[in-house]
Amino acid sequence: MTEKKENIIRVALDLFARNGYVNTSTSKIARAAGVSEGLIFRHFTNKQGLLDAIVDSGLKDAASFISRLTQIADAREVLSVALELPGYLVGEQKEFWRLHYSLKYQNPDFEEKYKTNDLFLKLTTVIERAFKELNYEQPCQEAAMFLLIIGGLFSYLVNDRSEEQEAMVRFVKLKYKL
Amino acid sequence: MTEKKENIIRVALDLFARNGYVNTSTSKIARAAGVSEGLIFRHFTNKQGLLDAIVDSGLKDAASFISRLTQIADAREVLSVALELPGYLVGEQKEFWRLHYSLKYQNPDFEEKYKTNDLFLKLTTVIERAFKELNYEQPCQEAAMFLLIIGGLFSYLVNDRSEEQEAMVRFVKLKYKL
DNA sequence: ACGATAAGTGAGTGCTTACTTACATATTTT
DNA sequence: AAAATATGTAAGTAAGCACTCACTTATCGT
Repeated sequence: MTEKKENIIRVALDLFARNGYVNTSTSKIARAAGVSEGLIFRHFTNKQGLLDAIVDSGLKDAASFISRLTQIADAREVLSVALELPGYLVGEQKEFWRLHYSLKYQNPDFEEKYKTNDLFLKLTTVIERAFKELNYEQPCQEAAMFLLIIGGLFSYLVNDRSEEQEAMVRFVKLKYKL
Repeated sequence: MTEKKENIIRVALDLFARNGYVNTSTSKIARAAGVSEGLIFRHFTNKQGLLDAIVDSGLKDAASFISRLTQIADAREVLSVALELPGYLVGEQKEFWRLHYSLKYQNPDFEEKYKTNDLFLKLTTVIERAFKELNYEQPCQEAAMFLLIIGGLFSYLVNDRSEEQEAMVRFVKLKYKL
């Protein structure tokens, strides 16, 4: 990967996340990245191709974190680490997760296209298993609620409310005795 | 309000919600509404003015529901009705709430512009008061978590997962003994 | 050293965009 | 009934859009 190609990806992610995919023209990206507009199309075929490259790489990180989750034996530890998921992922690539939300509500078939549901399903399974192991009465519903909270932590972080996120993580750990 | 003006608003909300604000051109709106493109600008000055008209009217409904919440005396009843908020609002105007999310993550200063935070703050206050009245140990944190769940209910509904929303409402009412 | 391929440029291309303008027709006011 | 105002249209306009093309320069395997 050449320096200019990396530049394009970095700048495009930044602009897409800040102003939205549709609002960001290829000419703006080229100008901000210090390259000719044609180079974007040489490397990524079209604007959608550039987006795909960005999204695919961002989702890889999330997938690897979730994979690590499945290897944890202790149920309480699973839940505890799952709570850290938003802080970890958004901390590493905040722009990407902001972009993720903006795409989700802009493109009707975003989820199918990038198969984010597969990821989410894997996370669901591992959390349900943990609640079953801890002998909760309605483990699946408990898991769904826990996932709702994790989703909320994501939205805290994406909207620059990290103190609230930290406080919530502490509170939830207390509540679930993690 | 003339019939054609109402048509424009209805069609624009639908297209904005489905395809996003930026992706929806004034010419598409005019065609779908069966009016000349110029009429949009006669009535709403510019495209942003049309969006403002739509958002302002949608937020009014939310505001009036939240106002009703503040007049409920019983704390458990407050929480119970608050849980119905997403179902009620999204049921009445699903397109609007989908649009709301798409704008939130597309426009950096969406919240300031439409003052949605005022609404959210009012809801926060009334829920905190309820948890205080019920003598929870950390009423503010409890309220924040409760609001996180309500936010999750919104996203269930906006993404066509109403069975999960209903199940979650039942589960949460049980958990909080409402 | 050379031929091939990859990286990079800049000036186009046709099309769509938000918006304007000049004009016509209802509706309301006086 | 006349004047004023609100509602509506069709045909523009300039600017911006994603993308192409002809071309140059750098990199690299043989």
